[in-house]
Amino acid sequence: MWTSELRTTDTPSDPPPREPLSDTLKRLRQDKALTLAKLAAQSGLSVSTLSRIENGQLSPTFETLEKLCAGLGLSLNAFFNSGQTSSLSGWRSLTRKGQGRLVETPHYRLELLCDDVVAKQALVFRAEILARDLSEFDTLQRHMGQEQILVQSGQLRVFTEHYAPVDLQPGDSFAFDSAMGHALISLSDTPAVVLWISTSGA
Amino acid sequence: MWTSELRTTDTPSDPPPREPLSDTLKRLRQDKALTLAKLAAQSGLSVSTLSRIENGQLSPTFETLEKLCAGLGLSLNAFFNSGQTSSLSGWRSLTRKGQGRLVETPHYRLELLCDDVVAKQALVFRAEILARDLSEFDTLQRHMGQEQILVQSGQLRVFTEHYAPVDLQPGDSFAFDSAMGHALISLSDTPAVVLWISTSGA
DNA sequence: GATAAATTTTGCGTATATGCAATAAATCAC
DNA sequence: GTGATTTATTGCATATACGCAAAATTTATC
Repeated sequence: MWTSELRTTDTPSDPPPREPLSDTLKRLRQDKALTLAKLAAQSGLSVSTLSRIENGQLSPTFETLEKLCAGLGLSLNAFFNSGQTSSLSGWRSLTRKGQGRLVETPHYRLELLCDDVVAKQALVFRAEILARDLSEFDTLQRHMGQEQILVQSGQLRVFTEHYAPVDLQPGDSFAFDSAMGHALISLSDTPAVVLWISTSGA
Repeated sequence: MWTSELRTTDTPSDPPPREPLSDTLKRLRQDKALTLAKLAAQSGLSVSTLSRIENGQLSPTFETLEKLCAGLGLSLNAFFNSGQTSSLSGWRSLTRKGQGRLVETPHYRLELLCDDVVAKQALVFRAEILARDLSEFDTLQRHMGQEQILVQSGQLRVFTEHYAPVDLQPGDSFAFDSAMGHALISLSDTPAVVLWISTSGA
């Protein structure tokens, strides 16, 4: 007998364990107060199949999975995301001035703020821009997600792929798609200081 | 013969069409420069099965899908997200000092920064805390998502459900689960000014 | 509690997914 | 180009998913 609890052997970069499919389905169905029969009607699947999936007795085919999601009015994405709700709730986190965790890179000196929360949707840090010339970057940084910076002090220049560079002053704010190559350099005598917000979007 | 191109009948709230599974797999595999044999080894599946999935000749079981994702080093989420490249990419947004859109509430005066982007994952604004006493709030604010505030000037007190109030000084940073009731009041003579970051988490 | 109704689970036959090994196609060396 | 090697596809046997209908369980009604 097959059960979705069975995990495959760990691979080098194994993602974190997921809620079993059986539980995901049961939860979503019961949240919507649907009986197996109703969901069967909406999805075009048989009651028995649904039952066996919820009991982990059967590994549905992708085709079945698609019908199932459609029947629930969800995209596959939404379906698989639904189980990933962090059990964490009601948390809070305080970082006093200057007490954040420090991270140094060749180009930036970062102080991570309130980074002791596991499921944080936005990373926020105070950054000193050490780089002073674009040539210091062998390649533009580029990743999934979005970023926003707010200038606290100093002057800086933002390079983004596809666009002309932008110069920023204290009080200015700049947001961009992280998929574009990007790099920051200080223009002022002392390194510019910015607040930097980064969201993964995953 | 089965093909993942076949879509089920539209349901009331049908999600947008997805990239066929066959294409998703082929794309991800080729991005990583893997042959069917290599991926087969990494995932514990047979070469033939992979071939048939990529040709839309077979609807893999959920168990197979899990092995497949593990072999690619992806979560199911990441796998299904991968096809959903946002039509929006390569955008950027600049708000100069004091030029953000203003929003007034009884308790706060907000200046929205870079809010002219539709699919922004984090809302960022500069806020003056007008409220001076908890009694001004008939009920604590409470919603989905996460928030973080960074004190720019003034002193303020943060009330959060389940916890004792916290007093913040310039430079302090405070993050919390928005599901907890929360409210901010100024303690200093002039209204405290904070940077406020809010993520929906949806 | 007993009976009825609704809901879920299970037996069984058919359709399909999977792995192995052979075949076909593509790529590389010369 | 021809042959060697790597890569992808296909035939076949077996294991498993799926739907139908019957059985078992749970829930509702009196």
